[in-house]
Amino acid sequence: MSPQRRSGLGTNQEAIRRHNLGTVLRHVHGAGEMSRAELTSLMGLNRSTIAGLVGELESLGITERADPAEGVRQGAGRPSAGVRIAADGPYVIAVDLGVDRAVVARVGLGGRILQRSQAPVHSDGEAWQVGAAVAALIRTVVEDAPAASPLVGIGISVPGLVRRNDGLIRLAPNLEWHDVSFGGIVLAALGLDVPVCLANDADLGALAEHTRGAGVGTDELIYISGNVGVGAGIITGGHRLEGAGGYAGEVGHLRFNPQGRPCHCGNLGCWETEVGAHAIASAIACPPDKVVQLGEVLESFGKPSPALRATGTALGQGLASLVNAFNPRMVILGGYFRSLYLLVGREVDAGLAERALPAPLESVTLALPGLGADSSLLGAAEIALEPLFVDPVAALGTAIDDVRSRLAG
Amino acid sequence: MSPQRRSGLGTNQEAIRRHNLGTVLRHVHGAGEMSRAELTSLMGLNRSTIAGLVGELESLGITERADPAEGVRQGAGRPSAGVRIAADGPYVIAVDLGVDRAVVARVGLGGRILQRSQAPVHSDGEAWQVGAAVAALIRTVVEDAPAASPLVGIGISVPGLVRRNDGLIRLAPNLEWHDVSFGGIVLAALGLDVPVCLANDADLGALAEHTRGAGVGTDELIYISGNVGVGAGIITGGHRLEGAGGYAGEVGHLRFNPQGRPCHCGNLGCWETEVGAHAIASAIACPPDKVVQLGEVLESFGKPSPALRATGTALGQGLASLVNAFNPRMVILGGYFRSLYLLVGREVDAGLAERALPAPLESVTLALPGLGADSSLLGAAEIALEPLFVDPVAALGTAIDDVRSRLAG
DNA sequence: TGGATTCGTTGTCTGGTCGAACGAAAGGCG
DNA sequence: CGCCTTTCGTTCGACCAGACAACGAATCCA
Repeated sequence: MSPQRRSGLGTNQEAIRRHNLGTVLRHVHGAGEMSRAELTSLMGLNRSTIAGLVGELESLGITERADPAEGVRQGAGRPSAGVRIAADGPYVIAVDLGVDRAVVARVGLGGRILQRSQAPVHSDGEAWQVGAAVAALIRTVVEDAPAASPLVGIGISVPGLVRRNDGLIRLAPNLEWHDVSFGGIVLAALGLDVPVCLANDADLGALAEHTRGAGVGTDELIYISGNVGVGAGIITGGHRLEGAGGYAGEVGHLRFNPQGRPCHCGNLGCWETEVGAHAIASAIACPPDKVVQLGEVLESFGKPSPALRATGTALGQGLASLVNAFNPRMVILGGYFRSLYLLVGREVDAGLAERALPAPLESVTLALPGLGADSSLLGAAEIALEPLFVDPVAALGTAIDDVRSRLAG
Repeated sequence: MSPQRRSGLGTNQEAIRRHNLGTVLRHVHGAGEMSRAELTSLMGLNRSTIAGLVGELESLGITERADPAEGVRQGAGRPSAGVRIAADGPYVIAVDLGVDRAVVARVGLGGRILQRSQAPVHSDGEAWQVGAAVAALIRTVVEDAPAASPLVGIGISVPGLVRRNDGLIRLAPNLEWHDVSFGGIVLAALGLDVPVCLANDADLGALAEHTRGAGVGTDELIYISGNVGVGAGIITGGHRLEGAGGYAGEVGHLRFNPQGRPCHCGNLGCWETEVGAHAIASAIACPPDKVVQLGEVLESFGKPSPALRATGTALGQGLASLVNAFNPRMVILGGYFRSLYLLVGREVDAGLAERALPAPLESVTLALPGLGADSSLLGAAEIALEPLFVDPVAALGTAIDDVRSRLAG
């Protein structure tokens, strides 16, 4: 089992324990609650081994023992004890940085949003101002956390290009940021030192939909995020496709129509000039100040206009390129693409069928997000939780206990 | 170490042994020969553990002990014993099915081509005829194999869409094949039962270049194959990007110019209509019967014509879409793109720089294949060898000893 | 020629999982 | 209502893989 993803290293038995412990936790995290018997069959390990692993997770305060599931009796035999995420267990802070607002949530294992808060963000705000606002939201959200619960880390979803090495925001067009170290800014404003990780919002949307949304069990999927810009998050082999620098999935600037409109990137006829928010807004005569809420504008739309139908066709045709290139099993239409698909789904399907090759086309389905507008937020939580699944003991070692008193001091 | 790629399974200690044994072999396979000391530092295991693993590989007849490397003395201390691929070790059959010829080789661990043979293939040949021809080449190539050497499997590179589940050739446009079970055909013609695996030629080119070509150590790369059609093989996180059905990388039909020429896929202005073999052939007035050797035709080309320079620009502009979508560290120009790049590299670079986003552009380099025309062939060998790196003992268990006498009977 | 360094080899130890045995908790049935 | 069957939790010993320490071997260097 488990061919290495990190290349070439050998495996010793401490690594086994870490890996198995993390895998148990990953399963419980995915399902919310499950029985030990399910764990044994899922992981292919011995009953006694699972017992040991579960016992260690309980003694770490991560999970707690649950009574056998009352609802489902599935035959004879002694019912298996349940494993459940502990109420006072570790949690993370998830931040979804949007163009016009920031959402901050305290998220526990299992993907439960324990507390959330949000505030508007001025699109011409300096990074340090936004960082201060986010830090204030974090303080709010942490306020009612149980003192026993450790904070594992902070995950931040960014509408822009994020370098994978260090989390530097290389470019966030709609915030007009260049080379901003936003993670450091937030930590400084908090006066705290916890692991922070940043990633692109579409990448995180894909991750969250894969973990607990419409794409559970689908190891090859693409999440198309329609915010002001157009981006894609790609899951391949069950893992995020990040690319060399972390910029993979910038599909908004695929060449679509070289005789088309100018794009802010400097070229003509990028896909984004046809299906981006500004393009759609002008197609439906949406006032410029409402472009950031394009999804809601589209919701209140009655009958699609010809221009909107043409946009749907262009969306489908562009998706065809992605389907040909990536051959996903599922394409999830996030952001305002969700509303758009509800209006002109037929045109999208037709545009896709028109230009995709038969073989990849027959195995792909278009889907709507299963997490609504929270995809990126929950994805941010996922990357912050990730260390727990790699090595629960080490992750708890670097976690911070009693955050509230530290923030007060 | 080694977070699982196959999801969810637990790890027991038999798995450790298999994994470590396979990893040692993978390293030796990659380097050809290396010292035990290098293995210990690369894998992070103890000296004695490496000794045990190497000893097992030797007793399996896969590797043999080599004297300490004579050439390189790197300081004081007792020189470390070498580990080398055994001369009579296991081997595989690699098949590169081209549009006009088939190449068959016997390839040992370390990627050494031990014997090769090839024959022309008629482009209107039926699949069973081609299969019989390939089987005859295999018999030739196996003839001089040592009787002690086991045959591990057969890998076949196909210019078309191959389904990953079962290796069915869904479509090979230039052979005019639809839904051909070529693996079964070859096995039937041989009268042998060994593991066969088929994959797309561009995918295999990428794999081979990543393992032992221009892309060694580069875990994010794209190999663009210019045969008659245009395809891409993608390596991401050090692994092949296959997609849900195995069809990922069909970039020849990316939308390039919707006002362009008709493509055989039924659409207008696919990238392939600008940079495909037929497009280039008409740009340089190459006779139709020489299209399949377009690379060699381009080699003998003096000064690039304006039309050829425009093709170079189109190549670069299309690559920009790939760079934006995948953010690779390296793009390898295989097939006739190699010759094309030697002629109009400046235009390719300019087209790429024109349309790629700055962030992904700055981390990408264009490169020529390090394996010449053998990329796909060696990639076919790699996938056939792969079981040895997952579990050497099991792979040798299903291997066939003394193939020659079996083929005679 | 002797010391330092690095490596191979051997034996012992530690740690993780497996397997068998036993008791516990449920369902099914007469 | 009692008993059997089934499934699970728990405990204990066995097994196996890798780590570690000690020793000898091979090389370089002064």
